[in-house]
Amino acid sequence: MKPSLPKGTRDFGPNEVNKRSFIFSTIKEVFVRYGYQPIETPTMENLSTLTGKYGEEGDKLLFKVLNNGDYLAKANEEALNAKDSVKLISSISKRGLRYDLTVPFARFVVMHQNDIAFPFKRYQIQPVWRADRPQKGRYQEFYQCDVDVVGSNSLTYEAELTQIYDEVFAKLGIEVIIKINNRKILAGIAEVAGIADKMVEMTVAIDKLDKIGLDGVKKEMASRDISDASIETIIEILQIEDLAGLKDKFQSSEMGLKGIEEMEKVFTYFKPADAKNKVKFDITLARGLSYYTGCIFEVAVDTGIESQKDVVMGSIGGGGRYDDLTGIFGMKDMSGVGVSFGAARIFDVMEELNLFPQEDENSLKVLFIAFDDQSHEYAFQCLTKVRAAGINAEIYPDPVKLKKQMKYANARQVPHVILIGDSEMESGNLTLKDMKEGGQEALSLDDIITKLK
RNA sequence: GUGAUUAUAGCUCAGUUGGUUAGAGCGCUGGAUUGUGGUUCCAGAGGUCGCCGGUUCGAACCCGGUUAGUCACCCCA
Repeated sequence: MKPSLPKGTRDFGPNEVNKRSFIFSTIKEVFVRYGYQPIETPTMENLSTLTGKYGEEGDKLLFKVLNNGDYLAKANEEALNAKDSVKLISSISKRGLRYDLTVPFARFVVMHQNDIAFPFKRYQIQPVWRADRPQKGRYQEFYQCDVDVVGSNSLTYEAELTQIYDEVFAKLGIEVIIKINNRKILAGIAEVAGIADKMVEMTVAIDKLDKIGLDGVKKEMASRDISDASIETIIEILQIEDLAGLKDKFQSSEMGLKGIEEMEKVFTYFKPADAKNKVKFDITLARGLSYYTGCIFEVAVDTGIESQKDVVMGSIGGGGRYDDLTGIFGMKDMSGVGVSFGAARIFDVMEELNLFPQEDENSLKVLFIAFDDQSHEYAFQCLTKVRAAGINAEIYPDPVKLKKQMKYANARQVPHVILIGDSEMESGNLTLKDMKEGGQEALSLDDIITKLK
């Protein structure tokens, strides 16, 4: 049979996995230093935990797991005969694959509330699954790296998460722009424009600003039944770049003023001037997710920097505050704030900018090559010693023709090979060959170990 | 869910208006070279042209259907 992969999934080779774990370990190191702890949740959740949390669209994108055993025996007969898939699901599937890390986190917090010290700071790096049509940079299986704190309203966390973004990207070597806005400011705009009930429609439109431009946003809003007068007001406010200037506009909106106050507070804890990256208030930042209620964040590659001017990539991270994260599971008044790192996109950007370290500590350092059965046995004893000395080493499994063994060494990109035949066994001096330079020298095993260490 | 596009060797892809035996590069195997790889040179293996049907004297090529991938939209990371 011809091997194939399910749509929207991919394999990761050794090289890619090594690079990805470089990103993860860099991120983790920072999370841990800021006091965040790791958790993991199961790949599968009960379908009842997942459905209804991501809107109608989201429900369609959930992967459902078929019940084990004779699942049709218990199927809802009426729905089955009517071919009503939506109605049938609950009788043939009780589990689904994780769609994001936030909802499982909320469930986790509620279930373990008695064992958790609040504020609870956690990070989580796991794959999630979405039954979306795949396209460029978009898959059905992908990793999310989430860092959240739940159980506190303090704006120090908004400041702290901004610092985490700043520090992680500085460590990875990507210069970014960290954009911050506040949902209350967006609510204020909607209020001032007299369309408080259409705030979601407005934010969805504003969110597309860099993609479709100002005129596009106007059209988008018009198509969503927002009046011309309101659009005028909204566009006018969007031109304002500083918080102070907004205050005048928001005299009639308590919500808007509250948003400004929150932003100012965050900036008293975190001074953008101290940041390694650009950090700025961006009134046009909206983010589609409707559950955000306070600050919202988004990170983009700074294409104003000469070395990064050709990078075309959407946001590589985002997040925000949600006032009632756990309410749906019966735990009220639990405010949370968190951000996410787009691992796959960060990977692509680093690849393009050549930011991964050249020296790979996980790679093979030396390969043993023997000429005959006798020297193969001898070489294996040497190999054991080299490995015991902490050097990544391997032996070609059979003493076959030199050419074949050397070709394998090339394919593995191993920097050195050790050749062992009759003369080496007699003298005790092994032939150490530098695969890059092409030269070789006769050295004792101990000298080789010292040299390769 | 809507639309576009692609499917030919292990991989990446050519293949003329429909015409005899479907090609190239890379990779693989063997040799030039029995203890030395990368660069050369020679030879070889490897194909149900996605699948089903139709048109035709004749189909990789035209038509219909189908399956799968990719890309864009909706939405999202």
